This record gives sequence, C-alpha cells and structure tokens, in this order.
Amino acid sequence: MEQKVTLKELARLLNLSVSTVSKALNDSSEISAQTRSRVKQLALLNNYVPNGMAQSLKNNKTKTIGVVIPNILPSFFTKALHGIESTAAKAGYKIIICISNESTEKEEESLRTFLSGRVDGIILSLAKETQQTKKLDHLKRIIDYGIPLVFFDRISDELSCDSISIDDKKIAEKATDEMHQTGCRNIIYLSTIFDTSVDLQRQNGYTISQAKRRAEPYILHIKDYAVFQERLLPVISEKCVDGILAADELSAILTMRTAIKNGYKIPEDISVIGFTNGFMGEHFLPSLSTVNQHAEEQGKMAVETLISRLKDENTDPVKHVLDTAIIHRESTRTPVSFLKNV
Amino acid sequence: MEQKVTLKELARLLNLSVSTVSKALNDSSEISAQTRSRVKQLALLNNYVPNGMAQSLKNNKTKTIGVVIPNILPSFFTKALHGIESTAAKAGYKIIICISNESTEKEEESLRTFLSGRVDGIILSLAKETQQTKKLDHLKRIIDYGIPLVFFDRISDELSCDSISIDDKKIAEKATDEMHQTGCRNIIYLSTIFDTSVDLQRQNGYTISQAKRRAEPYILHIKDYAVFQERLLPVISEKCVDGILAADELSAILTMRTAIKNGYKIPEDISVIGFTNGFMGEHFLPSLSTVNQHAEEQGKMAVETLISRLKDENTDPVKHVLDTAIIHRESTRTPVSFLKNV
DNA sequence: CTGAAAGCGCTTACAG
DNA sequence: CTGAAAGCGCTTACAG
Repeated sequence: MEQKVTLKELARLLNLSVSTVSKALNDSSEISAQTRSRVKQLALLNNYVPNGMAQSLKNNKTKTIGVVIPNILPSFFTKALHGIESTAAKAGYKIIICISNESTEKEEESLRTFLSGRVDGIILSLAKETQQTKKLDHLKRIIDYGIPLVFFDRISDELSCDSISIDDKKIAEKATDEMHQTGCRNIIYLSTIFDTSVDLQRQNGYTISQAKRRAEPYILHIKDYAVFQERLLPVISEKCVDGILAADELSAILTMRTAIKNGYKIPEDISVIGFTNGFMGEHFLPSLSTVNQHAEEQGKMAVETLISRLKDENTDPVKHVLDTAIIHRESTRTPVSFLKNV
Repeated sequence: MEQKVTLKELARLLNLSVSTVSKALNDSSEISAQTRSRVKQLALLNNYVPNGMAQSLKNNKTKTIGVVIPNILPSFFTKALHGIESTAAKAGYKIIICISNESTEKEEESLRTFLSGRVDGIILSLAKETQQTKKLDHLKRIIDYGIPLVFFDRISDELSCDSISIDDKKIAEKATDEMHQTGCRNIIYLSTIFDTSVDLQRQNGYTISQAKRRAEPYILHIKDYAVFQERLLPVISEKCVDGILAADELSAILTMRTAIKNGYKIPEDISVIGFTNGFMGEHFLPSLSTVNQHAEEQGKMAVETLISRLKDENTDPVKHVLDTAIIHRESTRTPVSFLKNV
C-alpha cells in the first residue's frame, strides 16, 4: 500500500516550498514554466491527488451537489437522477444523494447533513408529507443559511427559490380534452400521490377540462397499491368509465392490468393516459400513452440552474416551467381511428 | 442570511477556549457536566453545525461511501442503489454516486475523484467494457491506495476484495432445468449484457443444463435493443424455440412483446424466464417469471461488508454468494399444469 | 520567480 | 477541569 503523497512530500522531494508546488500545480503564472513542468512531472509520477477535503475547507467550495428525492424507485425519479448525475459530472460536480422516503423527518435529516458545508448547493423534490403538511421550516433554514436550493417537479411556491417543473395543469387539461375528442364520455382522474403539488395541478387541469363540457369531475384517490383493483373496479362499472387519466406511471399500468384482466379492451372500451414516460409504460402491451414529464430534462435543468445560481447569487429566483406534450401510443384511440369507428 | 457559526465564535460567546468547546460538544469526560450543558445549549441556540470538511480533514474519515454503478436505469441497479442508500443512511453514511455508463474511462474518472480523500470506501459494480477488456489498473490503484473496495453483482475474481453476488450459474442451470421439466424442448439463452461476469455465469449454467440432456446450447447475443425483434424472431421460428432464458429484465419483456405481437402464446408456446425482479416484469401481462437477483439485499450487504471492512482492515476478503430462487409467475408453465396438458 | 506565514474549522495530545 | 499549541493538507496575500 502506497503512502498517500501530499504537497509537503512533493515539496521535500523537489527541494521547493509547499507554496511553490501548490502554485505550480495550479498553473500559476507566478511560477517559471520550467519549475511548473518539473513539479507536474513528479506529481504525475507519484500519483499525486490533491486532498479534496483540504481544498474544500480552504476554498469554501466542495464541487458537490446535494440531491434529495422522495423515492428512487419510480421511473420519474430514476430518470431525473440520471439527468442530474450526467449533467453534474460533465460540469465537474459530484452528487451526494439522500432519499427522503416521502417523510418530512428524513428530509430534514438529509438537509441537516448538508448544512455542514458538505455541498455547494442542493437540488430537491419535496416529500409527499412535506407537501401535505406544508411544514417548510427545514427548507427555510437552508435558505437562511444561504445555501442555494433548486426545486424540481414537486416544488413549493411559498419559498423564494429557483425551480423546475412542467405545466401539469395545462397538460392534464389537454389530455382530458383529447380523451373526450376521441369519444370518451366518462373520464375519471386517478391518483396515488394526492396532495403533492403536481397532483393538485393535474387534478385542476382535469377538472377544468371537465367543466368545459359540464361533465362532473370524478377524482379517485387510492392510497395503497395493494387495494388497487378492488378500489378501481367498482368505479369503472358503476360510472361506466371509458377514460382514465392516471397521475403516475404505476397507476396507469395497474389500471390497464385491472381493466384487461376483467375483460375490458384498451383503448376500445377504456382509454388510459399516464404521467411519466417510463420503460414500464413504453413496453407494456398495449403501450401506454403518456405525458412526457421530461424527467431527464428536469434533472439537467436543475443542475444548470443551480450552477448559474452558484455563480450569481443576487438575481431573482427563476421558475422554469417546461412545456410538455402527450406521447401517443396504444392505450388511447387516435382521433382518426375514432372517426372511422363512428 | 445568518452567518455560519463556528467553534471559534461559540468559544468567544462563552468565554471559553475552542478546545473546551470542542470537547464539550463531543461529550468528553474531561469537561465538567455544567460546562458541557452550557456549551450545548448555546450551540443549539445558534444552530451550530460542525463543518464536515474540517472534521474529515482532521479525523481522516468522511463518513461517506463512494458508489459506482454502470447504469442507473435498469431496475436492478435502481433497486441496488435503494438498498445501498437506506443501509448507509441508517449507519450514518452519506453516499456519493457516479455512473460509469458502462465505460471504463468514466469508471476510471469516478475512481480518480474518490482518490482525493472524499470517501472512506467504495462500492462498485463493474462496467461492461471493463469486464470485456479486463483492464483493471484503475481498480488496482484504489486497492494500492488502501481504500476499501467492495464489488457487487458484476464482480472480479482477479482482485482481492470483498464482493457480493448471487450464484448466477446455479440458478441459470435450475431455470433451464425447470423449463425443460415443464415441457420445453428448444430452450435458448438470450443476452444483451454479454461478456459481463454475470452473463458468463448464467450462460454457463444454461449450457450445463442443456448438456445434461445432450441438447445443443443456443446463445443469442443482441447488442442493440433497436434490432431486438428482427434478431429474435427468425431464431424463434427456425429453431422452434419454446423456452427462453433472458439475462436481463428488459430482454425478457421485449421477448414477450415480440412473441405475443407475432402470434405466439406465453407460456403455452414459449416459456420465458428473466433475471432481476423488477416492476416491469412484475406488472407485465403476462407477469414475468424471474430469478430473484436480490438487488436491494446485495446493496445492503455491500454496505454492511464495507463498514465492517472499515473497522477491520486486515482480515481476508469475504466473497458473499447469495442463494437465490425463481419467482414463478405467468410467463412459465407450472409443472402441474404441464402434466395436465400431457 | 520563490518562500514564509497565516488561516480554513476542526481535534487531540500535552501542560497546568 | 480548562486552555495553548500543533497539525490535518491545502491556498493565497505578502515579502523578498
């Protein structure tokens, strides 16, 4: 096992001072070209790697971003994390990741460790519990401390921070409109992530669309995937449901499973549109028509926004709202095919 | 924006020395109970959080684990990461994650940043390219530097490190045996992750099973999902394939899609067994019978193994091989139903 | 062009 | 029981 080589050791070997070695490695113009290359050569030879902790302590920056997400398993967050990681890596930032598990307490805990100067800034998507209870003190503390914070997807408008999100309301309205245009007359909204900011927006858009046709909105909240089928099935038959807007990918998939297993045809009997463009929906049979939630793009923009914030602290918060679209696949009828059927 | 309070500041406010304050906060028995509580109270009042960089520099430990995975999107790695994060969090460790994107170069780069004393130890699953080319210098360097390294899933036997994996060979053999027992006579092995350690083992187990019945093994390697169907379909019809062991979840799903879309019935015409117990396989119609790859468990054990290694450097490397099982769902016939059909 | 000194925020032997 | 001093590995104003 090699002994880890430090500046001091390098200086000793070169008969130079630590300061000179440091400057040489950092390509300071103060140092002669000859010395610079001599130093660098020896550093290379000895596999010198500067100690990041010491650098961070001195420079007061860590080149590290803290990321807090509610859950890593849903493909939206997996993909967002992917976008975050690759964008951060390209810009020379490492990421520390914490999963809040939808709990405010764990979210607080994660943020507490970020208070210790371990990260330059934070990217966060709020836990369900935090959005339900609106307890935001731990987030305010971060802001008070002056650590830049960027929200994505599940954002808060009460805090003055940068944020990235999609226009959930508008796209939910559009999705509902479209289902109606292809013949659906009893469209319901189904959600397992109720009381999150995104859920509220989507519900809103759905309700607006229904109101345009004086159709009664019907919101189905299912708390636990374990009772999915027994909650959904009676609603389908009692309400003669022929269109379902599902607020998350797994709900959409389980909706299709439930429907198909019980003799309904998709999209002929029931149209389904989901949120999040994940692999599950993409490869299911029938493949899922879905709102493109721009997971990777949101992650990417969150990093970019954070990095510009790191450079320029004093501009106003930027609230990015991404435009989005529906990806049409097999779980919805096309306007054309619907017209042919009429 | 509050000014960040340091030990020095606390000491000034309390009229004590920095050393005393530090010891008091660390509950040193050297300090009187009274002083201790006085210090702690003020620290709490001022939201004092010790600077982690300074502590790390001094203590030479970071309470951070570096994680390198080839790709975050396949559910095996998502789940493994989930296991890693939750286990690490419970033990008070943060995790820095790097994605190698299956490339040796990015793997090297990630490890380089870990050389800078940012992490206490590393958990890694090898990139496909690294396993193909067997370039292991960057990993040897980590070991030489004395940074504890734990492999999981895609491991290397050439390096003397702790590792966690499942017995891929044994379970692949069993899966093939089972398909044969339920009537499959032309079983092929299909992989998109060829030349990884896990692929080789699985291939091995499959070949052994085939050899027991003097059946010719047939290995289908598909490099690109884009040509999946056009590569698979001719093989199915020419070889009269009635059983497919697919080395990864997505391949298994695409196999089922391809088969069903072309008029084959699953499992009546073709049985399919996949690897990785992911959501996609669980919820597909028909649901996928699959080897339980123990993703979360592997992640958990990797962390536990690393943490014990951190405590005790000098014991021999431990190679954990987890026992595993097949989760029987709808994509395979049961032995019973097969017997009834005869 | 090079180096001595101070300091980032901590911890910990050592002295009193 | 408390504090002064050294030091973790760097960087950077300042002096020469």
